[in-house]
Amino acid sequence: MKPTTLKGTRDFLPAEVRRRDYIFDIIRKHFRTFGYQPIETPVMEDLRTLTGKYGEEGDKLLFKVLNNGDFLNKASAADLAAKDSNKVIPQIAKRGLRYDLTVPFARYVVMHQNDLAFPFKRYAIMPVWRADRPQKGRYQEFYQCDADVVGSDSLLYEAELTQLLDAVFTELGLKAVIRLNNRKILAGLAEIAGMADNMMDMTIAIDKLDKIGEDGVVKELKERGADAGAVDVILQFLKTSNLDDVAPLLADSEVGKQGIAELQETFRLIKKHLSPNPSPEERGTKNRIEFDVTLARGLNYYTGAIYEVAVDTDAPGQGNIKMGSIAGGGRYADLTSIFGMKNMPGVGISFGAERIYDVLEELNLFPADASEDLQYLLVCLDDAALEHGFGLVSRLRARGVHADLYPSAAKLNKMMKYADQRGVPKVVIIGSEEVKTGKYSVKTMNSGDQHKIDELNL
RNA sequence: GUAGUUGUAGCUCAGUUGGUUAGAGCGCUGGAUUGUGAUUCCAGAGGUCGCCGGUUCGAACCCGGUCUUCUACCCCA
Repeated sequence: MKPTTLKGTRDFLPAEVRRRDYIFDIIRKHFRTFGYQPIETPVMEDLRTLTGKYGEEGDKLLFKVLNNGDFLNKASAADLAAKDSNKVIPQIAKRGLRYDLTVPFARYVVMHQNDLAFPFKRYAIMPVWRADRPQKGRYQEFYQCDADVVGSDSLLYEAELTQLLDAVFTELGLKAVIRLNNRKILAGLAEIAGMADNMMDMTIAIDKLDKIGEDGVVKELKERGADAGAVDVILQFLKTSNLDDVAPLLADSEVGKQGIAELQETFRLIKKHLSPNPSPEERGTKNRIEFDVTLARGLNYYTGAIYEVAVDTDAPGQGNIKMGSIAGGGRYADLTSIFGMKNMPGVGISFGAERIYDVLEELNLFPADASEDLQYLLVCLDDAALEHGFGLVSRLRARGVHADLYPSAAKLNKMMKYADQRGVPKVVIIGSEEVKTGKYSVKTMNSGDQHKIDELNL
């Protein structure tokens, strides 16, 4: 058969892995600086842990793992005969691949509650799988980089996670816009508009504002059952761009007022404390942070703050970037209650490493040294020199010098070509003369210069 | 899941109305050059035209199915 990777999955060449590691390393560094601890969970979970957590759409996108053994024999003959997939699946697949890192984390917290100190702050950088149709910035296997804290409802964490987002994108050299909203504000809006029972429909519609425009939202709202009065109320909200304008509109909603208060406090903390920069006018984030009443986010377990980060297309040079959100997150009041553990509020964020990669690539923001880290390639002209070269490369490596040896005394032409392809900056040429004198011919590939250098100066 | 799109050499792509032996550039191998890459010149190797089936005297080309690429929905990082 013709070799191929599966739909929505990719191989990575060495240069690509190095650039991906560059992103992961920066994210990991800031996670640790902020006091988050690494954990790992299995790639497979009990399918019952995963199903029902991501909505009906999410269940369809779960990868199921077929049971081992004679699984068809153990399944109900009636369900098989009826070809009822939904009934048959749990009988023939008890495992699934994780869809995100948050639900496995909730299971982890419940299982290990006696071993963890709360508030518990964890990070994880691991792949997840979704059986989605591939598209730009969308794969079936991709990495998420999550930081979550559970066991506290302090708004300090909302502010802290915003700082964390800001710190990472600042170091990556990417100008981002961090949008914040609060699910309680949306709940309040639904209440005022008389749509408390179908808040999901309402948020899905207004979430599309920047994509389909005001008229589109009105149409969508009506299709989803909003009456004229409700549409008017919602439009009033969509025209507001800051918290102070929204507050009076929610005066009659307890939950709405609570959401406003939470966000106001969050913004206050961010603006007052965020930047370590001493100059007062430069306080605040390096990236844009704004309130966005249309920000909804699909995951239905969010209950408080909601985050979404996108490339700032108003920033110089970034205007042409077309990419969805590159990070997101939010607060969930009771994620662990589905696993039988109450009163465990949490808040977390997730970086979409694949999308960040695509954006950095498009903007040429990867540093040059994120490619080849080999310092020397040794090439030998005869067998005696090769034996000598193996000794030399061994000693260099013992000293921590990144060095490699061409494994045979081939034609110099061929070996130089190999060195060029490897992208190594310097080549050490070893012939009988070099073996005799201990002075090696070292060629700098960029300039073409060549000098005699002894071992200790390599 | 819906709609469209793509697939020809290792890579990027030509390929006329269905007609003899399917081409180019880059890359690869060898040589000019047995101690010098990226630049020059010469030669060579490399193909189940995604896969399965159909129409036809004859299919890379037409038809059906399937897989895959990219894109718009749905949803999402």
